[in-house]
Parts: sequence; C-alpha cells; structure tokens
Amino acid sequence: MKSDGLIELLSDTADIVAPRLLGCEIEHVLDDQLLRGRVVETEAYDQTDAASHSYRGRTPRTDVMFGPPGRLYVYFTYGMYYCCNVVTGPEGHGSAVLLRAIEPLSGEDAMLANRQAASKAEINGVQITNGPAKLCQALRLDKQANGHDLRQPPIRLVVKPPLKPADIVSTSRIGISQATDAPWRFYLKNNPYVSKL
DNA sequence: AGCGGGATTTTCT
DNA sequence: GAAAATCCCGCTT
Repeated sequence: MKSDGLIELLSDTADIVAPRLLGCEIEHVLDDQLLRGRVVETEAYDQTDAASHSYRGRTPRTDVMFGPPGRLYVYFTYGMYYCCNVVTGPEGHGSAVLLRAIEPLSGEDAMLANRQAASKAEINGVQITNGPAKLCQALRLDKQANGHDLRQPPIRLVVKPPLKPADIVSTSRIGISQATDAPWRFYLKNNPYVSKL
C-alpha cells in the first residue's frame, strides 16, 4: 500500500482533504487527447452537513459517496449540468470534495471544443473552467464517469506536494441554502480561474 | 455592471 | 410538486 498515496490522502475527512487537493491535478485521456487541469477551488461535503447530498442517507444517487475513497462522484443537477466530486473518508461514511474550478494545463483547445456554450459569442479566458459544471463539460465528465477509480485511466487524480497555508483562502460555500456559514470552501489565492471571489 | 429568468431532469417531500 | 452543490442570455441602469 506504500504506492497508494492517493488513497491515504483521501482517507481523511472532507474538510481536511478539500484544501489538500488544491494544486493537485486531474486528467482525462480521451481519444488520445490529454485533458489536464490544476485544481484551484474545492468545497467539502460531509454526511453530518445539511448541505450535503449524503446528509439524508445512502440513496441510489449518493451511493458512491458512501463507498471507498478515491472514486469519482458525478451528479446531474438543474436538469442540464454535471458536477464532479472526489470521494473521501472511510467506506460507509458519506463524504466528498466538490471540484469547483481548475486551471487548464494541457488540451485547452479540446476543452474549449467540449464546452457547449450555446450560441455564445465566445468563452473568453478563465470562463472555460471556472465553475463546477464548466469544468465537467471541459473535461467531458458525465454520468458514465460516476464511481470511477481515480487511480485508473482514463481519469486520474495526480497528487502534488501540499501548498503553503498562506496561499489558501477559506470561505463559506456557494450555491447552497443550508449550513451557509460553514467555512468549507477553499481556493488558491490570486488564481484567476477561481469561480468567485 | 448588475439583476432576473429560463433551461430541463433527478430526487425527495 | 418543488427545489436543486449551475450557467447563460437579455434587459435595465
């Protein structure tokens, strides 16, 4: 298990893992095209937290959240979008870290092509991946990726050394109506791809 | 620059 | 039947 640094890292609780994932990289190899991005914004969700999908217990949708750490939890929302999480904590405990924004490192052209920004004038700059549903479109993560083991291709999470605490900002979460004061959103200070200041 | 609504489907009350 | 871990477009200041 020495080589399983990823699982060891993700075995902690979501609020500990969330800031630790900043600076790590997620990649999706699709048709020989490498899509890779650096995680710059995350949010922690736990079963003891009223804002979490896992709060009301294990259901068909949240099943993956209660499974072993290191898997991908992809959920469908607002009738048209997907958002992806990294499952954390011990098996049987429903917790995960929502990936809210990434900074493209490789395959940016393909990411732009994957974004279905309707009849948009143009997606300029950071708008390509500065939001949970946006990065899922860019990386082409959908229902099929739900439950995927992030140690295995084609979708992998690459661990990087921890960042300095001074470079991480902690605030309340976005887009929720419960537990709105909990400081479980984390992002890289001064990174332009962060979804909202 | 900022606010308001529509899209569209799964999930739970 | 309503709300949802969102995004985009159009209208108003």
